[in-house]
Formats: sequence, C-alpha cells, structure tokens
Amino acid sequence: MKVSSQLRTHFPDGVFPARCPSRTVLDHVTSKWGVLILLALSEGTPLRWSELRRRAQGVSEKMLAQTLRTLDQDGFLHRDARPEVPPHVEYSLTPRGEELAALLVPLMAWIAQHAEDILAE
Amino acid sequence: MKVSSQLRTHFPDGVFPARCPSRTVLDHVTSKWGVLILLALSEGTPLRWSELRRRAQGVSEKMLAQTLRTLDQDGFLHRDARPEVPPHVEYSLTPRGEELAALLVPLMAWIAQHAEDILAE
DNA sequence: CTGTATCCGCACCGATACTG
DNA sequence: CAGTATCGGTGCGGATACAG
Repeated sequence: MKVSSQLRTHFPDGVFPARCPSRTVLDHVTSKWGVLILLALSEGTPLRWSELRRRAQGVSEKMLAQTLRTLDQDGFLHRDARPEVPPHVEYSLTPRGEELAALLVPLMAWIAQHAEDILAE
Repeated sequence: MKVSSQLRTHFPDGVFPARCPSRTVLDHVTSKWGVLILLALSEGTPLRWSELRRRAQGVSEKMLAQTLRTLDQDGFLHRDARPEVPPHVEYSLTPRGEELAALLVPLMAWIAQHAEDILAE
C-alpha cells in the first residue's frame, strides 16, 4: 500500500486547492516558529514565555507572541496564567496539540539525523 | 516512553540552535511550496512541471522553480529531462525524498482530517 | 513545454521602546 | 516576568515578458 493513499481520502486527485482549510492549518503548523514551539512543548512539560524564547533560539518577542496566539486559536496549546506578581504564565499542549506534535517529532528527528549529509552535497 | 525522546539524541536540552543544519533543512522542507511538492510526488508517479503547477494550486513559476531547485540540491528529488522537442521533463522523489515524504504524509493526512474543526473554533 | 530574467509591492519580521 | 506598540527594511513572492 502506497503511503500516499492516506491523502487520497481528502485529495482524491492529488490536487491541493489554493484556498482550503488544510492549507491554512498547514501554514500555521509549518510556520518558521510554529514547528519549533510545538516541538519544544512535545515533551509534556509546561514551559514559560522566557523558556520558550530560550528554546526557539532567534525568535523575537513579536513573533513568539504571534505564533503562540495562532497556535492557541487553533487549539494546539493552552495558556495558563497564574494571578501572581510578577506574572507567571505557562504554555502546554492540548490533547489535539499532542496528536500533532507526535507527527512532528519523527519528522524533526529524521531531519536532525540527516541534515549534515544533506547540506554537505 | 515520551515521543519527544527521539529528539533528545540531537537536542539533549530541548534547545534548537539558531544556525544549525537542521534549521536550514527544516525551512526547506516546511517551506510553503516544498511540502506540497513533496506530497504531490509522494505517490511515486513522476510528474511534469505543468502537472506540478496544477497540483500545488497557486504556486507561481518563479516559486516552483526556486522550490524545485532547493529540493533538488538537498537530494530529495530527481530531475529527468528527455532530449526532445518540445521538452519533456519529469520530477520524481529520490530514496531520500521518499523517506522524508513518508513522514510528511501522515502529518498532512491528520491536518486534512481536522482542519475544518480547527478553524471552526 | 519548460523554464529564466526582471521589476517591484507589500507583508513579514526584527529591533526598539514602553507598560502592567 | 510577560507581554504590547510602533517603525522601518528587506526579502519573499507575484506578475510579466521573454527564451531555448
């Protein structure tokens, strides 16, 4: 069985329409910082804003905020703000986010394993 | 076993460095059109330029060329030009590309399956 | 048919300053 | 600590014209 048959259910002719929900979600998920944030949270431990900034090296405050908002709206992660001073906010994956991350992890693992060979050529 | 442990091998502390081979390859693979092209070819059938344009709806000639070049340089796909008039060029996945696509397909299948629910909220 | 070359707008993104 | 507001540049990406 060809692996691509999994796609035939939703894209019978192999065509990916320009404006469809799948494209939108795909863009959110595969966005430059979206992947890294989902991966960082894939371990299960809730992470704070500053910790996420540290893990996804190079992300600006603006892009972190924007990405977190998008992923939150899509229901992939949960924002837990404790009413404290100073503020203490934790981000964690929702069940839906965990499903998604479970598919992202093998991808990233494969990439990490082959990246050097790929760029060496 | 947590699924994320697959990443611990390469990112022991869960930190994704700014400038590392993995980031570069990740950006290539998760690029707007890169994913769609890899998925279109994941079926195994070689596709021609014009057919790829049709499948990845909305892609411009410029971006198709650019994306194909990148994926080719990374060794994910093979360009087969037959010396004919008019030109006949076929693109297909390399073994490496097939490995990658095999990880991309379940991701896209999951997204296609949940996209409407996700955006409905 | 399969591209390449060029122009150019605008959206993305980073940097900075500021706030609760 | 955890963000928001604003500005400016830059490179992505679309449109068009052209070539082999």
